[in-house]
Amino acid sequence: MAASEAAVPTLRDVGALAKVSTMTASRALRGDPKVSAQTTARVRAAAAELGYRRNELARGLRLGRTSGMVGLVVTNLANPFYSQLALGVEAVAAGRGMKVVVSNTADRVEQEREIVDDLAARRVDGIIVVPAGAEQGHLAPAHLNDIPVVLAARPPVGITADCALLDDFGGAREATTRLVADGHQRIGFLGPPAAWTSAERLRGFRTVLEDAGIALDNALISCEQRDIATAEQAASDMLDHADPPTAFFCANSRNTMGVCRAVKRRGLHTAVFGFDDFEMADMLDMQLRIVTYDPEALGRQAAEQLFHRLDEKRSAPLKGAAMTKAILPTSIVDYTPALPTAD
Amino acid sequence: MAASEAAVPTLRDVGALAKVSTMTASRALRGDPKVSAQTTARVRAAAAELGYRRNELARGLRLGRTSGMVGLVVTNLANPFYSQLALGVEAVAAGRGMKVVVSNTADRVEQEREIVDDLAARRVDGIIVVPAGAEQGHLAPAHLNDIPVVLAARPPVGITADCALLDDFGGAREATTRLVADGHQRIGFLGPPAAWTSAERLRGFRTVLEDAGIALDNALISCEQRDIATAEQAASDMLDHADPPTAFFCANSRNTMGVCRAVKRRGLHTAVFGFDDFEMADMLDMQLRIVTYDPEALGRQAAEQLFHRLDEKRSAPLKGAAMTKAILPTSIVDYTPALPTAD
DNA sequence: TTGTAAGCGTTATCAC
DNA sequence: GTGATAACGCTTACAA
Repeated sequence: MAASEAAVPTLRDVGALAKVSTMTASRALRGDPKVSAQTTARVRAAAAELGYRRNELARGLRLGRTSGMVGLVVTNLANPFYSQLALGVEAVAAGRGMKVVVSNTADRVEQEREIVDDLAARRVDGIIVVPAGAEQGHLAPAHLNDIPVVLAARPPVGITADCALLDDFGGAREATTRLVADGHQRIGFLGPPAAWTSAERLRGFRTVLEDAGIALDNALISCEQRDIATAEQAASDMLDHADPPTAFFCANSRNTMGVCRAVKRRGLHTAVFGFDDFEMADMLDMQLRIVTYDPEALGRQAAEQLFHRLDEKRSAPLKGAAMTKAILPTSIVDYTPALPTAD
Repeated sequence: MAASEAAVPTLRDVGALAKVSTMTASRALRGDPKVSAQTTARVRAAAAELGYRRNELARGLRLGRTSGMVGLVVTNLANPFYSQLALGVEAVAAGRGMKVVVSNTADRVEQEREIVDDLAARRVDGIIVVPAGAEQGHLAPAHLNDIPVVLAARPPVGITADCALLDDFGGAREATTRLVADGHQRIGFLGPPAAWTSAERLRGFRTVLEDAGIALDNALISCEQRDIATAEQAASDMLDHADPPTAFFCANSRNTMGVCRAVKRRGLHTAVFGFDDFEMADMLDMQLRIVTYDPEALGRQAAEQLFHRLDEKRSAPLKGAAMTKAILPTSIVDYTPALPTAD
């Protein structure tokens, strides 16, 4: 009854059992109308009995060179931002019957190069990458057998590629503008190191202050914090300053949380403006506003660009259209309680 | 200079350019010592010039039937629990030079069946699944061409399979025991519907109350809340009860957050015990304790079990060892402030 | 309606 | 050392 064979059944096995040629078995299983209903039924029965399943790898090899998979390369899947982005990519890919191969770079360019190389060797149809650094030569399609590449969250540097970005600059500008409008003259800035997004957010911050004629104080700018604890410390240091900030702008959620900790622990009511929403932010009872956006939408957008490129490649293999650059908007949410509960 | 060819170069192209046979090219690129150093160098140069990259799909087809990929099927990648689990799986897989194909089921069994089927057709080496339901026939290796399957977070039902679980029962029992030890007699329970984990946590909760001789009040048990908002409402309803709970036990983080909202909004100091840690929980200034664990470790554990099974399959294809069942421990973290800041 | 031959890109095997 | 041949599992093209 139960065939406990070690070998995976092939079309040949199915054909043999159904007493037809391999070719007829192939046609029957694909529902080719040129095969008689009777034969088709017999083949189907044989396939079911054997537990036959088409080998998509062999099929792809014969048909062309597409694996029906897209590669997704992120820096850290544990970060909700990237996992939500992955969700968006996966959703769009699934809608097109494609699978997503996810890999982590831990922000290491060397790792990224190896992963991308491996994905190309596996003949993925396309790759979506959150680039780890400014060295991106290995991401140029010319180096990847012309596999389309879409960059997400960070822009191409030194290469041309489609990309989907957030409006980091605009969001930061808007946030800072509001803080200035509220009368703040001394605003602390905290962000993580090295990321392009963080630099853009700092640029937005600076632009507004300069336009408002407010002098930049380097003691109030700190871009070294990767985690909540160090962010809290950095914020604490600023608050110890002789002329402490009356407000903070934080370039990512880790820094926002650290700042909230520092402010709250001192019982202060310093205004905080963060970037990246996080759960329970509204429960903190603070003067807290956040620049927010939809990472899943970013993933969907990047996937759409990739599939558009794939469609185009299929119809006109040689002439590549101009690169696309999508910028997703940010919005602002205010978590300041209507009436302060404490105090 | 830059070859702008549409066709991806093959081993044959490399051989032609290097004036050797395809076979010699193949050997040279693999570093076969039987090929002269001179030839090897020439082949390598030709490969580099062409931008040749080995087709791993074709290679796999010839070599055996392994794709060097493992499938990971989760219910919702946006949930930090699953994305961290995915990170653990990815880390272990990467350590063995394997790729992870991630798919979402959105808790739909039908979707799960299709995904698993597709993964099998793609000849993944193994599959790790967070099963969406109790109908798991499609996960039995016998139906999947003997592809090893490891279940994560939820146990096998009606099939035999390796699995990696959390100590849901033990964690809930410990939490409830502490609440009872603190003198609580009326404890509200809130959890999400239908998940096995939630049922286990409820079982742990019930066991302790029964052992303590405390009557169960159905008005204090609610297992319908999937999100924070409905959890807050459910908690609020319990607090409106004539004989309201003096403490809450929540079976997942959404419910914990909802309960915290309800309690905080009313300015109460009701004790809350949650399951699943979440960021900023320590900033809420509440009597809050949480049963926590390491989802990434769960992913690593499941991956280890899978690879162990794969190794075993390779050495002894026919005799399967007994199924393994790993249970990861939970621990408790207390976020209650040493001295209440408000009040 | 069904079967035969050939080949997708790679490698094991056996010749030279 | 290197090359010719066949085959992995599948499907297109052409025959029967």
